[in-house]
Amino acid sequence: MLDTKYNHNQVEEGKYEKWLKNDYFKCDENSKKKPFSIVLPPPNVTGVLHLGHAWDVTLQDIIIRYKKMEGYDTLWLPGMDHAAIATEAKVVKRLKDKGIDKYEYGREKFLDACWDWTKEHGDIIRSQWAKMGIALDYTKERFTLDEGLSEAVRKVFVDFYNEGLIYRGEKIINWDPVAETALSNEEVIYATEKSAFYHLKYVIEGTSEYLDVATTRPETLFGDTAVAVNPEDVRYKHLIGKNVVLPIVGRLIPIIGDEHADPEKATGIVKITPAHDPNDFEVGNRHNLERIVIMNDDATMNENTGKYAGMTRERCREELLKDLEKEGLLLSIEPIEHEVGHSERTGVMVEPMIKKQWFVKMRPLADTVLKTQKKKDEKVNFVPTRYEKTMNHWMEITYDWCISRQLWWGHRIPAWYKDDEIYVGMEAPKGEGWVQDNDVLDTWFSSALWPFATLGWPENTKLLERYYPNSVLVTGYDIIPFWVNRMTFQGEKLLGQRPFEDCLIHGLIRDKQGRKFSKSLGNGIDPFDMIEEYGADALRYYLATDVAPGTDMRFDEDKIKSTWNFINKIWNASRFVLSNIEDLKEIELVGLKPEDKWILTKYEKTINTVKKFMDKYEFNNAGAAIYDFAWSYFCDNYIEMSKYTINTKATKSTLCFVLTGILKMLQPFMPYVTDEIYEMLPIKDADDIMVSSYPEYDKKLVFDIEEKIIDDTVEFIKTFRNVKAENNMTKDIKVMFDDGLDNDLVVNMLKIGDNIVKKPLEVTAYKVLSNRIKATIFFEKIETKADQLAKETQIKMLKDSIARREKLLSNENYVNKAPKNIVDMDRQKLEEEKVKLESLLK
RNA sequence: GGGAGAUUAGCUCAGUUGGUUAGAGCACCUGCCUUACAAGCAGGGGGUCAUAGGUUCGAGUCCUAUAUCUCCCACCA
Repeated sequence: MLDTKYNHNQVEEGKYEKWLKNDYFKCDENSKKKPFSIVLPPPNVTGVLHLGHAWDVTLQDIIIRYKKMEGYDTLWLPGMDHAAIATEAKVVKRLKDKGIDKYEYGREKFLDACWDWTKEHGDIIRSQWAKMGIALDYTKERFTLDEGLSEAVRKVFVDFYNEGLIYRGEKIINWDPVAETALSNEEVIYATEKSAFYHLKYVIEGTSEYLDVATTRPETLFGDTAVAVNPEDVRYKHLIGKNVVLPIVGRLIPIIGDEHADPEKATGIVKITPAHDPNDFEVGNRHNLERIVIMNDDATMNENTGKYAGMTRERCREELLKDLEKEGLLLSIEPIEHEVGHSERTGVMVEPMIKKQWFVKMRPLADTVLKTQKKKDEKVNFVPTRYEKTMNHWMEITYDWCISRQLWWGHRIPAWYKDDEIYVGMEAPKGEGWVQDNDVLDTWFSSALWPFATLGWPENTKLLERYYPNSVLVTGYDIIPFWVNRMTFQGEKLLGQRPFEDCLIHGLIRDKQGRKFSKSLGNGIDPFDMIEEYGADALRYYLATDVAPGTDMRFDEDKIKSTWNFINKIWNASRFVLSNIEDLKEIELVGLKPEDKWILTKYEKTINTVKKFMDKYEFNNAGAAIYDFAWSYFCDNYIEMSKYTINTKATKSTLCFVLTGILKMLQPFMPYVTDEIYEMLPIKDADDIMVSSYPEYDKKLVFDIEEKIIDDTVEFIKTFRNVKAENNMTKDIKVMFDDGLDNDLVVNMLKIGDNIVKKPLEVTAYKVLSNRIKATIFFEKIETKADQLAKETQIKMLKDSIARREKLLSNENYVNKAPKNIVDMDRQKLEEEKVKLESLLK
């Protein structure tokens, strides 16, 4: 017999091992069933899984389990990401804590340390997946740095290079001076900071006149090789061609005319530092300006800055401003707030620097996506659809992707150099003296290939044939630019098809106050603590149903607690059912009473609703529909009703049938508890619930008339109880059914068997009505003023409502234009209200 | 500067292509240990759907402004 309380620890014990042992998670590429595939967004091996991962995998698991029950051959392919810069930063720190320097340690040993790290964290992550109960096909697990993926990466690099889609060039890139590597734009986080425009005095050569040049970064003036004004700017255009004296340095630099200078902005004069600013770099190209690099890779000032050499950029600014002021070259300081870029990983302010890096030429790739997105049957369908705009916008404004990283952990760039020669190929070139590029590729370069490289691409494998495009990808909106967009253009470029048909986007999890979870705030929640306390089922159901797709979630432990209560409710309802159907040999839905037909009808309709929502990934709505049906209809009403007919085969069958259906609909959300209860059912259609089939709508079990009758009965019961409660009637009431209809169900449910009288009594206080059951409650209590008031309020509301409906129905526009069923409903309601009013006025 | 979103009960959130008197969970009030469940049962109170206009027979839902907040993108002199 089941415990009276749901014990999640006991229920979850050993289940995952059972599912694995039975191979329930494996796909079958030889199956005749229709394929359905998801690739798991590979978590970084950097660390452990957090609530965001828990949410992400729960949604996917629900989809997989649902589709499996719906009869698909499902593949959910797991894997992890080597996370180049993130992991390298962690390993560098770990070594540093042991007093080991990465460069002294050497590339080979450092990579060994990274592999050790990967192994450790990989094991942790796998154990966490197990705790979440997710149906991953481990036989297909991949790693972004494994041999197959590495080969795919090299092939893409080589092919793109040969096609001109990958090139090496000098550009201004975002430089992380702590990690000492280039970053892509996506890896730069902008934050508003208090800063200032420093107005500097650039004296015009041979005169005492000067230009007021505003800058937020005075320390870059060492790299200035021109000052630009707009050629149309009447204030300054006559100065074009003259020189100014670079403050402190004393070097002469030209005043040039360039449209980059915006007369509307600041003073309309811009200092040009081609080696340290992307705009200035372009201006420099147009005017053949010298590029002077003024910083070292760690963002200290270099030998081109004279006495400031060796200072940090911050220190240099301080000292320089002092000196400028001393020499009267600092005109003013104007405080402003502006956006400053920081490295996503190290948090340090990025330094735009000129560097030789590898780039992917984006325009043609992005254009393909934009074109495909216009075709209904070929595009990636975002859920919610608004995220389509996010991708399209990115594709429209995209620019070349800097893919080289000055790191060791990652896919080493397959390019070799000898003197001025470059060789790009799958293998090292033959011959002496070739040196391979030291850098590795951006981690997203490999994860962009995830939907197909994991299936065997570039080989034309059976897996690839069967499971590409993936059916759906599930990820957070914060990853769209990094990953979703890149998978899309790579999939379309390399395989000629979208990587996935649907893309289900979820939001971010925040704390109860709406703040992001962060280490510094100390507001982190470990999902596995929640599992410990409430069970994986409770956590999963909560995460899947709390918010509508695509929106952020505020984490609320009370809601998990409330979900636990729901599971406990299911548990106890099951206890009741199981204890009453032990002798049931087969489900036979014949000889049904109206209440049996009623719950079957509600059940069938629930199946339709739930499936509709499941198919649209609206798990919040699907969950609510099951919850409402299970708790309100099944537990609160039907189980209570069933107690009076529990000995009939019809009721036993109905209880078993409907409970089984509830469990099945809940299985994707809460696989553990549903598995446990399903095991105990006397009649089953499969070995385990996760391999059973999903409930299907059966029109033969929909009984419209009985549904209406019992709906009315339930309403009557509710009204009766209400009147009874409001009037503090606990006993000594007399009840008479006007038309003499002694309804067993009503009598039983209300426990009024001893209170029924056959003939009218003298004092009539309230009349409770429903469409089919008419009854009068008689009781001794004298009507109070409050009662009278309540009655008057009710009469007034009825009168108002009747007036409103009569007006509506006399409006020809309404009657003609509104749908017929709406109008009919109003007519019907009107009649009912009139009857009700009449009885109250008696 | 460009773009996207949000604003509904004390709190966290639902609300399908416009259509009964706008819903749920938690919290709150009242009464119940009724043999599945007191982590429960029965009943109840609580919202001029951010504001102002507009379209419509009918607007939480569509349109236009305004306010507040959030996020993303952007070369932020």
